[in-house]
Amino acid sequence: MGKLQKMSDAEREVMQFVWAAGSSVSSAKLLDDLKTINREWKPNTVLTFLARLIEKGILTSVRHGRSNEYIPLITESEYKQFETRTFLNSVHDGSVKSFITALYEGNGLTAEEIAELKQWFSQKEAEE
Amino acid sequence: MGKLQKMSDAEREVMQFVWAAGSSVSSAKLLDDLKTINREWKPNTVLTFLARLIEKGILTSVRHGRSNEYIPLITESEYKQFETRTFLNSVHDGSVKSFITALYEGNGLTAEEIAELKQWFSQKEAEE
DNA sequence: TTTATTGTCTACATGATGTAGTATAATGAA
DNA sequence: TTCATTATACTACATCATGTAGACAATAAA
Repeated sequence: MGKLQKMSDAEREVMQFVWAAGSSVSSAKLLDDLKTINREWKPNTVLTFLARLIEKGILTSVRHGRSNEYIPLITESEYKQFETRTFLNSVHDGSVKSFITALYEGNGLTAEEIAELKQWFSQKEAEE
Repeated sequence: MGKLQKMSDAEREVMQFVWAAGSSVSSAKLLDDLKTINREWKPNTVLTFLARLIEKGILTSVRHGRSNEYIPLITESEYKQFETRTFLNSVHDGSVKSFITALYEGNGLTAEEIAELKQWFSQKEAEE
């Protein structure tokens, strides 16, 4: 399937609909769903994105009659893990604390977020 | 100066040396410093990176005699904030908790890191 | 004023991305 | 069984980012 690769913005938009649709989607439904967010993509354009998602190890497809069924190879959560890890390594030398500190210093953390995270960490500690 | 833009990998490597050098660096010193990490860059190659860093709103330069002095327009910390915010918005819909959860679920958080972060949050709370 | 140095401009190949047309293959209708 | 339909696969192409650096210009030093 090839090594997992980062997806582009457009691919991400499409993939979000694939994930939202459940364990698999027909192209027909996907094309239809995509209409709801008026992205003026020609069907072929979307098909190209899907083909690239397959090359990138994120999707796979099975022929089902005259059309394709698209099936995610990884969950959205797994994908986010991948991107997050990659980002952390390249920008913060792998340090989560550096990440949090950067946000905090840039006033990127609201009081609510801090409270929420503090609670999250307390809970994790409790679980141990 | 143009809006702040993301730097490329090579630009980041160079920029790290600029930041490390203090409030400003001469090109001579920079070229010299860069030799220490055997990146086989021709001087002109590095000069191109510097020019692009200027276009991207990260650096500026003043002519000092026949050579240039390069001066960061933002600190490394400020730059990290920028990248971090951008990443968070594109991958985690701006949610720090989503970020932390992704790492945790992917076993990207060691026990030490959890402890460290928990402590960090407690301290922040205390400061309020 | 000539020369050596250092910077700016220009170039170019490669790869990613957004965009979609054209060819092909599979299927249902006649 | 043949043909029209139709969805997919293949191909194309412009634009932009990136790594790489040569050519030319400006300027300080001798």
